[in-house]
Amino acid sequence: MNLEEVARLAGVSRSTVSRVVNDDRRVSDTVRSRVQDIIRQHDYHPNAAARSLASRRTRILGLLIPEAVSAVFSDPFFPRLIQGAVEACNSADYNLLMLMDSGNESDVSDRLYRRVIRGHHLDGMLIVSSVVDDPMIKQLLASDFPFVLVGRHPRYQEISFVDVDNRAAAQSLVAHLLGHGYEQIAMIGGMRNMIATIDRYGGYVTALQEAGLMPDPQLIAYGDFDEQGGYRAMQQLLPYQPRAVFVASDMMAFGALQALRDAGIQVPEEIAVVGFDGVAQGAVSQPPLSTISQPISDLGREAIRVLLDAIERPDRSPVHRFLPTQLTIRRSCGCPETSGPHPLGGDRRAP
Amino acid sequence: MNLEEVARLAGVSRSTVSRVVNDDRRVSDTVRSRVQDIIRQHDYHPNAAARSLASRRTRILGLLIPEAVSAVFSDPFFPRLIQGAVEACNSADYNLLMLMDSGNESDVSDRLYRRVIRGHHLDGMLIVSSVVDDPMIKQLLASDFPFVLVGRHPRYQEISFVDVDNRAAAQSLVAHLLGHGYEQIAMIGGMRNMIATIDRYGGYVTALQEAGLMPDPQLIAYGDFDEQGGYRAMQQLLPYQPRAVFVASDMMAFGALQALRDAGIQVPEEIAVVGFDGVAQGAVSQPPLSTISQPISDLGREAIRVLLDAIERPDRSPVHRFLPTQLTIRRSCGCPETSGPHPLGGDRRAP
DNA sequence: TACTTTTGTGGGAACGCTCCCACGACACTA
DNA sequence: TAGTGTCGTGGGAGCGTTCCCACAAAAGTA
Repeated sequence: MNLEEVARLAGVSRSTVSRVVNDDRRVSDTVRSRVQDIIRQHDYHPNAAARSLASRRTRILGLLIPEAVSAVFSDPFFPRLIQGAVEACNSADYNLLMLMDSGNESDVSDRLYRRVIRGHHLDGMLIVSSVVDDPMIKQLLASDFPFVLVGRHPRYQEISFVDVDNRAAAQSLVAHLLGHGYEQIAMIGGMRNMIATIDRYGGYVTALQEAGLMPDPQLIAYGDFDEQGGYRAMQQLLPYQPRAVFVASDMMAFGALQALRDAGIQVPEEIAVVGFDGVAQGAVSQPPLSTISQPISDLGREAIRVLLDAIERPDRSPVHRFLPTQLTIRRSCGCPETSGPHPLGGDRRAP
Repeated sequence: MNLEEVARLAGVSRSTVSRVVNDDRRVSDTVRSRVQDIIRQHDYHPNAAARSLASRRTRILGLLIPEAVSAVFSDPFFPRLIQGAVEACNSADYNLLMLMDSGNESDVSDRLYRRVIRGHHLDGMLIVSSVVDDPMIKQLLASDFPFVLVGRHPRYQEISFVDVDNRAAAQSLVAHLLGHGYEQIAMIGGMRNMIATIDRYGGYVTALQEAGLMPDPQLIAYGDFDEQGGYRAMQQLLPYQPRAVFVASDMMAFGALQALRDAGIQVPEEIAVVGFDGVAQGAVSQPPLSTISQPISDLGREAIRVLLDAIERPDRSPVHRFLPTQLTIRRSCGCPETSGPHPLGGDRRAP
């Protein structure tokens, strides 16, 4: 069953059927409903490949998880991002293709760029959590292929992105720790070349400086955004006896909490710990984790919207959109247990 | 740049270039290398849509997350499954499309089935964690569209699947609890209509029966595969004072552990708790969680392989493949803390 | 009335491939 | 020597759309 056949059955031309299928208003009501009947009766559906070939649009968007972050892909951040992105795609009648590096062959940019992009497989692409020196970005910029970053890139002002203000959020969280009176505040960062890490570090430094404190290089350690990294980084920090630790992701914070438990150190009585992300498990950790809640699925949804807009109007100026974060205060920072129902029984998120 | 143009530049015909691109061996070495030079020089890449249209193959596979499970999509199970599936796709030079229900419009089967499948968008599909009464399954069976389940379906022997033996794994884990001498063993199940839940329940019952015990209906509660569900289910079980609880997923087990902490009950001294999945956080929970480790990314990888095989040879009989699980014993079941380095510092997985 | 414009419809020409058949050149067999 | 394969190559015919232009009929304008 194809256009031509529907046309024959409805007694009209191929063009008219095409117009009906594509909601072109220049079809009389009589003809339109006659064609629609035939389409429904025979369960006709236009062939995607033929459409793409003729229209030079695939209605497929890519979601690229770069090699550097695919190792921490099981972090709850990614499923929520994917969910938001898929939702936005669904409502715009687009599809989402997963692009990630296998690891065994590190030619992402090759396989990906060459086959998928140059082969016109995609109309556009989302790139997640990019690193500062991603070679892909340069290649894409040169090819004027539409793409949007989830997470800003400091070097290229001409690239659209959707992000949270990592710097401001980190600053407010560290300021909260300072408000408790802590002075020796350490930080555990994620991968050094990731922009989110750099921005969160910037916020940490700013908060200290505004309190008249100098950041101490010994109080900075790096994990790799996973629990094990957080655990080891915390172990490195222990000799310097910080009074509080700002950890740049919740998953690392859980590792840090474990390291402190293993060392017999009380949280928050001896060391306060705060995270970043606002993943669900933070409500059940021991103690419950104070953190920055990011609107993760909104990030994905919004990024798709910006991308679709860039595809529609290629000449528009780049969009730089920051979504709001939320300070989620629980017990790990030293705040008292709030009263009310338990988070797993009900709701207890701070405003 | 297209086939025709490459052909012109290389001084051969379109057909010959096509043969070179598709690794057809019936091309002389001289011509082959001449064509390859031109292709490289001009960075030619075949157009995906044109290929699909002519060959009736898209080289795209779908990964369907049904509505029922998309709510627990942030469970670490899914990222690992996706990772395995994408890896297998990459090495076979296929792409993976994410298909999930938005929730706001519950016409998955409509949007999905009609547009994506009937529109020949996909060569095949993976369906994850299906429920017993999934209407999609019936529809697909009737259409002889290639698909493979991740997680068996008890009703349809003619559908290929890749799964773990949930029943046997659950049975061995509950048998381990019985080996501790516990008799009042409760269970927290996932969504009732999910096949994994049913199978794990079956294993639980069998283990009890083999020990000469009758399962007590009061000792069964259901969560929804997330932490909150586990928390509430545990609360329901508390009045009946079980000595041990088999929880059908790790995430629910973390919720159950929290409920027990909130109730001031010691794990494993007063109640033993075991999970199912083997997610990384189990090593850092308080206490570390004994569980069944599933080879999750292998499940995704293997399912893609089976699917590709089904696409190649549509007449082959259905494949029913079970991957092995592993009993991961930590402290929550009552076993003594094993010596050796901490899991976050190194490795401590039981054989 | 004669003209322009709008509206609805039809058909040709791509879009860039794959697949099938044809055909000459050469090697092998009888 | 003639017949039969195999090999390498070329070209035509789709694949199922969209897009553009043509064109008749109806509606609006002078």
